[in-house]
Amino acid sequence: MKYNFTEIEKKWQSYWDEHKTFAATQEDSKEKFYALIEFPYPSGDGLHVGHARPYTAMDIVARKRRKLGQNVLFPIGFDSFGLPTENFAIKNKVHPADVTKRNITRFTEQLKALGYSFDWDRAVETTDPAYYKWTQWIFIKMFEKGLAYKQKMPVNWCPSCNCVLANEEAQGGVCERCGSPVVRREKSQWMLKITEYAERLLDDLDTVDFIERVKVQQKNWIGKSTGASVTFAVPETGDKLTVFTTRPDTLFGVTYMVVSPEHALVEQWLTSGAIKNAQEVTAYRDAAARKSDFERTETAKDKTGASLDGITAENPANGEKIPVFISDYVLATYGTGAIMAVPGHDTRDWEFAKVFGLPIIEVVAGGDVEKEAFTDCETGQMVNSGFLNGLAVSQAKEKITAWLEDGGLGHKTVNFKLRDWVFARQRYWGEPIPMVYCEHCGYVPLPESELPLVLPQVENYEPTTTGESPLSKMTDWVNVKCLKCGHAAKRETDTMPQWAGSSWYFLRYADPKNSEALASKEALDYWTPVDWYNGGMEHTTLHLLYSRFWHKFLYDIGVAPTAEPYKKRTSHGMILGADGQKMSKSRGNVVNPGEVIAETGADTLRLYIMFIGDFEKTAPWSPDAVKGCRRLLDRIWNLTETRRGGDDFALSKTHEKSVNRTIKKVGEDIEAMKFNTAIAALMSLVNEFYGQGADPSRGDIRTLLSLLSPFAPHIAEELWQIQGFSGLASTAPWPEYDETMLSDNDIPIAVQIGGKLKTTITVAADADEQAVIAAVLSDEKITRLAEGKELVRTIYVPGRLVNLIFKG
RNA sequence: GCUGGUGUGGCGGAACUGGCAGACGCCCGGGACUUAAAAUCCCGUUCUGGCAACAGAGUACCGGUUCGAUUCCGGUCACCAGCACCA
Repeated sequence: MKYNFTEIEKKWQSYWDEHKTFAATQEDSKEKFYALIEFPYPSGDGLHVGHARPYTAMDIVARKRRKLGQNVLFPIGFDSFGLPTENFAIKNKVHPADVTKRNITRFTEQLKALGYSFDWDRAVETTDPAYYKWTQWIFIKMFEKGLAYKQKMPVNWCPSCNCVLANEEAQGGVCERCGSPVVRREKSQWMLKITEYAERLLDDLDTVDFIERVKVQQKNWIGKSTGASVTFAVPETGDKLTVFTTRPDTLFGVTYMVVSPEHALVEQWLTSGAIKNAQEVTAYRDAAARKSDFERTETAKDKTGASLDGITAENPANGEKIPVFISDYVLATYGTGAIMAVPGHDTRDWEFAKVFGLPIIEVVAGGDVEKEAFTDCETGQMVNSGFLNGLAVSQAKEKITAWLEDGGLGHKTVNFKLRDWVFARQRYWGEPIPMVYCEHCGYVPLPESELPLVLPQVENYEPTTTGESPLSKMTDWVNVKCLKCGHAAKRETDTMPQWAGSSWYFLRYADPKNSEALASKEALDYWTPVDWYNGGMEHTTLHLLYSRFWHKFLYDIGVAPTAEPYKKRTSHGMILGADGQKMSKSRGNVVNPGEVIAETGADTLRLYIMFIGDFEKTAPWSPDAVKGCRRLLDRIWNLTETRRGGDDFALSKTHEKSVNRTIKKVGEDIEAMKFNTAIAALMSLVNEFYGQGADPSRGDIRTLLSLLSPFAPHIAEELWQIQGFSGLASTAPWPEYDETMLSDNDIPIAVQIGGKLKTTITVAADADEQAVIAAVLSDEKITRLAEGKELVRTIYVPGRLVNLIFKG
């Protein structure tokens, strides 16, 4: 008989809702556990199976911890600002707020249909003015501390979205959202000084329990490198050209210098006429400016550039005069935007030197610099380097750095790849930046009393191609009096990026209704930090890094109680389509969770999505394999329904150790996120109950249902009630296992001859080595195989195996 | 190019700290029940040879350490992800 999942699942979802079974209430005496998943962006497509995997996983953890007696906070909300909503709204001529409302309603229904144990009373929406009041408040605090600033600079511009992008959103030179090639534009932008936190964002990774690949990826993104800055004199103009290098030891090998096309000195030298071939240099500079980032990386191998005739630099180490070039292989945004070129020991410089016929000097012996650059730092010895000759690279680095410092020619320097965060978007559907610009006073933040600065209703919120926000057309909203001096002033019309609201939402969950503060101190002290945060790898260098930065800032100003927001971070693999390809509408391989629920129930979907494979790895969806999970539930239903108290139960030969082992295994597997093997263990136990019978008097059924309940909460709850157990399966204590019940009296021992398995014998668990070997040697098969051979060695691994080595 | 990861039956995947490879599930084959089918229950299911007992091979590939290697070491190949002229 199959169970009626539709009815049962609705019944218990309503029950949990009405009774607020999973509401989190602060109880200072109780141990808290804060489980967090990344709140969804409520897109028009509805919930995706990609959401179900991490959400189900953390729901299982939350449900288990609750049963362990911990005070669990497992909240949900909506990251509801964002471009797709705005684009949909423009296309269909509706207001983004209406679209958002509709999508959130739909998401809420879908999330509830999956039976997640969220505390719905704490749900937050980033588009709610009562919420984004505090997003704006944090921005103002950052402005006050000098961490938010406006600056004209080259930015990533997506010509399709008509919007600037953060570096993190423009990886690989294409727009993260729409895939269009990103171009460079000069624009005055709001920036957040995340670089000021670079060192701490890096160092504090050692204090948190993040999976290794997350740490590695953040470390690489922050990209710390230690070296020296070195100053070269330009005798023709009297300027100083400063470079950053990680190889100061190679200073004697510098044969030319390169500055980026955007370097300020180039502009200066062009204006002053110091550059003799101004036409050529200007042409090169313009061509570089026209290239998109994508084109720049495409042509990365072919070095191009132009020499700056009339400009030379003086090597501080040996006083030699060397030529200076501009080339776009030198980035304006890293280091000083200029390099000292050491073609003998840097691959890129070597390539450039070959194209331009520049001298290559060997200063570290060990390679052949005529064939290729020798970049090994470990083995080489300094040559052609004056007072550095004979030293190892590492010693030379120290010696030359000290020498530069003594002579005032340079010093030890640390550089980061991390760039400041472009924090403005020229779009409508985002948090307004609460700033007013006055000709006399500059940028003036709104006072807290005027927050939230609510997004005004506009007629037309289509993006402009000029790079102005749609809000700029709202003249009566834009034109205000300066808050300081009263003169005419203008509001900032750019809005915040999507990442703003999600950078602190986990703090709001602690106290979501607070109108006096982003959350009360008591609530934050009790609930934060987040104990366990699971989310996608795609957010590692975006949301995860951004929110760590905001949290550190909030910690610094005394709002957040801890230096790090998340104690533990785990990550799930993607679910692919049945064809092994990434799910997408165009491929037609998208699995809609709603359809699966309708067909086979939420409990089955939850089970399958956890059984599908290793949680951390990508896994293809398999419609057939879902059946196995459905069968498990039917078998449990029939086990407890039709066989209840029947003859099968009377057998009750299932050994107590099986039950105890399953309790241990399922509990440990949940903590290790090995959900697939936890479910396999449940399947095995059910198989055993079918074969041997379950003993209700021992509580076998109760234990099974309790273990099942985090995975398949609805059916567990229903059967719990049918069995007449008191309370709810969801809140009943997690079963305990008896340590003494885990091992057998008789254990199997593998018997090998020369490392090859020949047979298996059973011995008493407390048998000693002698007894086991005696048993092995008296085994009929072993006797036969051993005949006429001399036993030269026996290896005995207690409880595992015996390996016999024969001669002849 | 750099960084990280992965490679196990027809398929998804198991395997503690070097100790019985393939748990669990899907597919498939057989049986029971049924007038029949579906569902359900039971059995089998890495490959090769054999009716079978059994024998041999086998964890991407080549080699090494070891009584014993999916696991450790060296090398090769393939795939996935991230970064990418970061000086």
